[in-house]
Amino acid sequence: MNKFEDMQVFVRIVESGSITKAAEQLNMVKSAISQRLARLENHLGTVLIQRTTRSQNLTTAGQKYFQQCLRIIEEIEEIEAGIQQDKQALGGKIRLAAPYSFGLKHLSQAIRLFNEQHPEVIFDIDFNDRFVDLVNEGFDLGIRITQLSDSSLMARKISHSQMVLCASPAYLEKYGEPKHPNELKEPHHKIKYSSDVDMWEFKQTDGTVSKVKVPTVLVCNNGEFMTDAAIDGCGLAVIPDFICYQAIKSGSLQSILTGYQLNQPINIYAVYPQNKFLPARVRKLIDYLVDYFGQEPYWRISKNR
Amino acid sequence: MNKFEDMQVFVRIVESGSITKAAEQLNMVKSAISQRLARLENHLGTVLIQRTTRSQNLTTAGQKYFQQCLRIIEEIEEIEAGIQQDKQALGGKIRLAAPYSFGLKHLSQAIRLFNEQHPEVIFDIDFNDRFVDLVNEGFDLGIRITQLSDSSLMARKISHSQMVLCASPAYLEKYGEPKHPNELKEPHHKIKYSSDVDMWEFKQTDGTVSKVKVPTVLVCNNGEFMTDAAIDGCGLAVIPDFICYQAIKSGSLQSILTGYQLNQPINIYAVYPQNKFLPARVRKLIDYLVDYFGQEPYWRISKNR
DNA sequence: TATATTGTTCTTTAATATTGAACAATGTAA
DNA sequence: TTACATTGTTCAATATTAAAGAACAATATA
Repeated sequence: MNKFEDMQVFVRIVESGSITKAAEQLNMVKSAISQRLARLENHLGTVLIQRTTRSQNLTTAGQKYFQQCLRIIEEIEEIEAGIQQDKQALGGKIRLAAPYSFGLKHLSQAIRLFNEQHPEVIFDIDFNDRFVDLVNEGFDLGIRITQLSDSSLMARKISHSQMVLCASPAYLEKYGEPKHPNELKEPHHKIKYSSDVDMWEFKQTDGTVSKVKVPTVLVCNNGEFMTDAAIDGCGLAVIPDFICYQAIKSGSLQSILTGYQLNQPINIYAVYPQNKFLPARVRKLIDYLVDYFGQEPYWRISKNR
Repeated sequence: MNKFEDMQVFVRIVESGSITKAAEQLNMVKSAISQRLARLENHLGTVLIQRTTRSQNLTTAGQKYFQQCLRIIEEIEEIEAGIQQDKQALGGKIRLAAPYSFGLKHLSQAIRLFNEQHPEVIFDIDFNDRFVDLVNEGFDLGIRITQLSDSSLMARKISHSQMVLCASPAYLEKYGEPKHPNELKEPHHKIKYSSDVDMWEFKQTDGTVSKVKVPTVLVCNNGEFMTDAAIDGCGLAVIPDFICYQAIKSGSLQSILTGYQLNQPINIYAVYPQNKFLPARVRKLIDYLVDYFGQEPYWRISKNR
């Protein structure tokens, strides 16, 4: 039996004052209405309406049930209206710009999971390492890795990263594992990221800073390529932990000089146009990303390995 | 579509963790469950569960809807349980003793109306003018007309009555309408109720009391018979207003000496055993009767006719 | 008392849900 | 990586359930 429909029919009978009128209003035949009421009364085991051919009289049970039906029906309407509202509020497209490595390696899964929870959101993602002008190119959101400074953007830190100095075990066996920055001289050599400065700065826990310059044997602008090259033993490399953490965990690479802090820690930001109204779906995504990566992201390499 | 059942199915899917388990628990086939969920999602226009063959993942809309379904289902359970409780609380028999005239003329309709509102109450009514021993004969409730005094009973006044001195217009034309109690002597004659005293006491508004004795031509123990006899012009009669009000209203009888109060006003009581636990249905009936007859019962004859 | 209207009952017809098998998808273990 | 087991979906056939429509019963009203 269809309880909700029966309730609605009952309410209509009471409000219209007769089975015949209720049938008219519901575009049904009076026999159907009569049967539904009879079924409902039978189900409840109670007479709801004392009816003759001319008059109808709610029993006390009927009065009570009528009120309760009204409430239930209203609640269901509210629930369903609420869903429509939520859908409208969240539905729509998010145009997102993200750097290549981080985007494909970490962001894509987060977005897939978010999209499972919010299927009404449609993503339009541009994976690109070039600097993207969010405002002029019409993006809702960008992911930036570095210390950014763009006054026309709002930023929220969603995670952070650490540069890791590492090399393959074979390389270290051949050239020896340095225990102090001072030892970083020939025959050691490095793989350099294009935009990086040529000097490495090591900060000790007591604040002492050591600057060293290591000979470069390879320059490229892609962290994953650097990682592969380092695994192949091409040289030392400074790579963000979110790129190399798997190689280090599996032992293909070895983190060295872990007692020193290398460069500044890197933050990962979600940035969005300052002036633009921020849709609920974008705000929700940012919240989700903050929560997803958490305080200690899963790529973080523990110091005491 | 059966929304309520769909909700229950959805809840079962979520709680059991899979469509297959839900189908087992509901003794249905998984395809039926799958279709119902699909239909519900389609109706709401929202994905509720993000599902693969191995995992199920509630969307945020699904989480919200799940909670709301739980609430609705619980509310309906409470409503239906409440009806059963009320039914149990009110259902049962009321054994009622009532005097003949009042019972048939006035009480029966009140009880019919009460029973329409509370069909779960079953009445067992003894219409009888003899004195009924409620306690020993196992009655739940009795109706008494007079100033009762039975220490083993509790009483609640449900209405009141006035004795009316009246005669047929034909009689009054023949013997003249008395304007003062003193005029009540031969050739006037009366119809006497068996248990009534032989003297009539008239109380004036200033407190003066006149006692007169009118010759008796007819004695009986039934008010309705007395009314019929008076209508036929047999004589003067003192009859409770709840018996003769229709005859007076229609003009078959005429109330006389209305400026005097005749005897004491009579009260109508609902009485019930003092020691016995009073079931809700009996209390409800008493309340109903008090409300039904009201402060000014419909049989009351206005003084200024 | 006749009448018109209302509600109920019954059978036929229509709508809707369930079934069961085939298929597609996906995580797991070898 | 591949085969496997399990899950969910789809589809046509079947079963169940509800609605229609006519005939009937009940009851206020004129």
